[in-house]
Amino acid sequence: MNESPAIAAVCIDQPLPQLDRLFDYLIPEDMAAQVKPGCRVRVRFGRRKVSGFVIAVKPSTDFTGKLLWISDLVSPEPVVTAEVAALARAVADRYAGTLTDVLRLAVPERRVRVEAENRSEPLPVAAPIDGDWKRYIAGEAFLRALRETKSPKAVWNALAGEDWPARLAEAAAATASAGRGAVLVVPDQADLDRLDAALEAILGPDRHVTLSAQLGPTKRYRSFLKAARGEVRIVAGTRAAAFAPVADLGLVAIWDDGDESHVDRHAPYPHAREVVLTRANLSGAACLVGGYGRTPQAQLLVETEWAVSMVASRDEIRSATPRIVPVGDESDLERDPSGGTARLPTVAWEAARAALAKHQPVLVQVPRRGYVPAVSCQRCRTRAACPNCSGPLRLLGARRAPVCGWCGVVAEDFRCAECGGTRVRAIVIGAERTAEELAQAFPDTQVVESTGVNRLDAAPQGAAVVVATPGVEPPAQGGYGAVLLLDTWALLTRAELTASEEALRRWMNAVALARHDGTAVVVADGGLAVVQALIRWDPAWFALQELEDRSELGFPPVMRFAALTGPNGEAEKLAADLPADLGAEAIGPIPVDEHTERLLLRVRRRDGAALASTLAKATAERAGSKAEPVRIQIDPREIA
DNA sequence: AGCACGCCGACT
DNA sequence: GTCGGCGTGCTC
Repeated sequence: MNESPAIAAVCIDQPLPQLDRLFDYLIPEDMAAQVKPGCRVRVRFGRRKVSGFVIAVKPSTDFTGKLLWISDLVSPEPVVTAEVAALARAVADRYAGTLTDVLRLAVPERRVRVEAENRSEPLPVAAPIDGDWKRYIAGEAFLRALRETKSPKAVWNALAGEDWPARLAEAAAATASAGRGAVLVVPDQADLDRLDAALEAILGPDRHVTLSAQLGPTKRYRSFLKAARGEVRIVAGTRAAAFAPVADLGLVAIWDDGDESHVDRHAPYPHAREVVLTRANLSGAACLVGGYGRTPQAQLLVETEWAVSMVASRDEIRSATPRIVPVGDESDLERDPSGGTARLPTVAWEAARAALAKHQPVLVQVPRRGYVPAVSCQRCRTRAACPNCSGPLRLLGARRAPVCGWCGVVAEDFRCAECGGTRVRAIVIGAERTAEELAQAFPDTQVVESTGVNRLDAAPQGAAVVVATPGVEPPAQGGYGAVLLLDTWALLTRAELTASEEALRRWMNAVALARHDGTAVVVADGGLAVVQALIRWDPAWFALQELEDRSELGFPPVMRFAALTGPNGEAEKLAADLPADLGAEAIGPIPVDEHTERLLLRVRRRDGAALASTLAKATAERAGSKAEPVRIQIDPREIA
């Protein structure tokens, strides 16, 4: 009895767009028992041997040529589940990228020894009490739905001071108690550490794993395999964890989807929020998009009734939110070039002093790290440039000569290129100088700094001042007595389309760390909508405004963009070949450098899929005919 | 990407 | 007559 061999459809580990399809191979008799969908194999491809993932096993092929045999079984471990394969394909399509590129993100590097480790049985997870979800309208109903294996979808705005890791852990526990799995995605390792602790506390030991690059390859693969083998049902991690191979998925959640860490840095640059939404759609899982703030993208989910808006009642918001006071920017750097305490308006000063008097820590958010990261000519205010390379000059300490931020040259004898002035004044004050000023203002108080390069995990206990840049504010035990948001103009005047939205997100993330009976002072015009949204703790209102503004202007997420970057003329050539019925509107091109330019394409949202697939096809054809490559980016960060 | 096949100029 | 240019085209 000579049964014909089964056929494996293999995704070849080659990133070329023209090879972005599956290739069929015969499965040798002696591998037949082990070659299963999701496992790694090596196959001959052209002249060379390459590795790949078996995406499907089937009895026959459509291929009319001569099939080759699989060369080797690398590992029988099924690391790409059918669900993840479909997800990766969808994400590749959405972003005009290749399956291989997305699988490289989804599946961590193999560690042979980890595969030999013992397996364990999944431990049961108890259904949680509703926790503090009852503070949100429909919060308890959401958790109940998870316990009943339904698939609710919500855009959740957390109250100030909310223990969001605990809430996410409760949602995961509710899902797992019903026998389904959960995937929780957070922006960075610090958030993941907090979520990890909350999961451990609420679920008990060994019910979950964390997944992030920071674990290192071995631990990462171990976590990944525990999920793939069904030893745990709950995975928490950073952006790549959105692809975690959790079986029988019941919930996908993402925290703080406005954080740009959620965007992968490798082609095709998928956003974890889009991965999570796609996954919920494909697998029928529940979905939770949570944060203190709200992105226009999340608001769109509410507007289209894909998700419900889950917020607390006004009463709950009032009692949870600290007093938030806007105060106009009184600081005048020119009037007081020595700095001193001129930057702290009286209200801010008093709020800080009151908190310290109660032995409560104070958080001061400043937009930039360093001492004085930007200076200008004292006389004519022209931005001070390096005499050597024209880079931006900055100050590294008190009474020290300006230093170039690019080439490091010390400008001992600064001379303004415009007016010949020899003195500089600060344009921006960094965290270091702010800490120095505050140490002078509060001589008996500990002043510490937390910045991207030197991050603090937790605020000191008791009376202390923490000066932090956005995104790295350490939580304080019991909350901060005061939160001061300084130099807000630097956030609000950024050129990006998302400047206001991003400012609100950063402010809310900082103010959320305050005690409910504390005070937050925002040094900004209280008449601005973005400041109003902060004071009222109403990011949904602001997100809706943003969404409407962007709709009028034809910006994302209502319109979908693609950025085409390539050698001069090539992007336009590619765009010219697009079918007219796509209705793609070209914007630009603008020069990137002497040889490169960048063209934006805009289509209606519902034509986004067609645009991506057309671009993918065009890219494949161009690569096939050895044309200069044009980089495609869907929803480029600077636009979206 | 590699590496084939494939049809036109100057060389043993 | 042959060696070799790199222009399309395929890789299960």
